[in-house]
Amino acid sequence: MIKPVRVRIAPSPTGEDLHIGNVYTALLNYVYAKKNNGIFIVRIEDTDRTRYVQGSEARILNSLKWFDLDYDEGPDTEGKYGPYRQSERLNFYKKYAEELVGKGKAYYCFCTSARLEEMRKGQIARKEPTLYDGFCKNINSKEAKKRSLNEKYVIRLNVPDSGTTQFEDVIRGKVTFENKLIDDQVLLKSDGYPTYHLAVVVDDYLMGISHVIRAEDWISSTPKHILLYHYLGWELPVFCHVPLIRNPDHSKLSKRKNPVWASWYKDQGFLPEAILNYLAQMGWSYPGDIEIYTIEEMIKKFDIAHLKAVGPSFDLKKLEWVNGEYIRKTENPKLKDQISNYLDHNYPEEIIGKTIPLVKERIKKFSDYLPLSSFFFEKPTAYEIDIKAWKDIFAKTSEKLKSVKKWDAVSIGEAMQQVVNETGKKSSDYFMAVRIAVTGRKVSPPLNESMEILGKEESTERLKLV
RNA sequence: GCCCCCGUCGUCUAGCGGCCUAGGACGAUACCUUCUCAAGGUAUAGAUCAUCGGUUCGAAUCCGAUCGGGGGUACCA
Repeated sequence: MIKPVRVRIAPSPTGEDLHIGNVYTALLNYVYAKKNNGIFIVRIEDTDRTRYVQGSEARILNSLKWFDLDYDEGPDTEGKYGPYRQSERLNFYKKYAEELVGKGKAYYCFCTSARLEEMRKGQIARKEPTLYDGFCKNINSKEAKKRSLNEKYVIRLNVPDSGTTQFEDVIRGKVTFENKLIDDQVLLKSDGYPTYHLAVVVDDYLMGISHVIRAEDWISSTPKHILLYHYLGWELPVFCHVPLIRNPDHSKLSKRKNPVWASWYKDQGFLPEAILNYLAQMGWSYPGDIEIYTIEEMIKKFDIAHLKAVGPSFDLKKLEWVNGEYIRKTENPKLKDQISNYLDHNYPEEIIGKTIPLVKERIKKFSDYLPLSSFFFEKPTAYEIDIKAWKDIFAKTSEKLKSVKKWDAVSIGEAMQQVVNETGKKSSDYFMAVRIAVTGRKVSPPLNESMEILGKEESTERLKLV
């Protein structure tokens, strides 16, 4: 009997929104689940009340939906393994922590933070590893129990002081740690909440998680988890530590050095599919030098064992390119809706629709739209170049344009070409001047087409405003 | 400091012992196209495969050391 594939992501509601690094692990988990007919779960790890951010969970869940990374089980779905919020599962952690104490695999600790700090200072001075010194380890269980009634305490993992603990990682192979260097990790905090280490193990077991696919910054704490599985007599899940996305300077991706919140990417007008496509290329590549592909195509070809173990750095430029590719292959009507939506429907949809063919190849993300196209909606308020000297020629142009019968790009172009011929102006100078008069800018969508959209009246009027 | 992971163009990657005088993509540069900017096309630069030692007839590919980078070292996750 093969164990059903059940994977999960475990975001913490401690930030503004879904972290882009989490989007990456979510993508990998999602694809792995789909590939293996598995279940994809979201579990909220909200055991740190001091870092808890109100509203964060809702934003995380919303962003996951925005990316279309649909989860089968989560805090807002039905599911027989719930609740999916750790703060609602406190009884489980307490139960297993006590079971561990009963087995002698964990113990009560009454040390104050002041003492721990003192202890660490000494260790650092002596260049020793900063591990708990076992001060409370040998208090006999009866006494410990008694003290726990009226003293603050934590429960610590009882790590053997010899031997090794190892695990098999799908990507990295065998990883070995010496037990004497593994800390007697706190499992249950003095406020009754578990630490991550106890909570993940208990929940992953209780939720039937088959594969733990998470970022590599967890490798160092994995041996503690392994010990916990052993002590509790539970079967190990498969571990797969995926690369950690880095800042351009190669440090762990952080908000100080790179945009990290999903909302930022959304605000910039990146497409969720494009972001996922970009992220998919981190540590993995689609066979055959193909760069643009859908998540369904990825699911077909993806093999997690082939993920590279190197931490890739985030390259906004390439993301923009991928996004531009997506924009270019979007059908015009759909693009119109997307942009209109992005602009909160504050601009006439009809005009947006007309501008699409002109801007489609000129924008990489939706936030590029307005800077390029605002002149369609309002007269230029400033000119990038002084064009006063062209006043007379503009008047001539304006007259010429008025006589254009069929107001389309071709006729507009012909009319203006006549002005060039009659005045003997250099055509590139002339068209640039007209462009400035009409759009206010040196860089704009094609002139004739733009004027066609603006209409005869508006176009000629702008020439006279200079 | 200690522990763990990692190391192919600036960046993302292909490569799984001979097909590699190392391929693709982004980015850069140049040209073509052109009323601007893009898009598109073409081309160029860019990696002695971190280094040094092995193994082998043969190594980017296997092994070791060194160096470099990253992560962890919390009653954070």
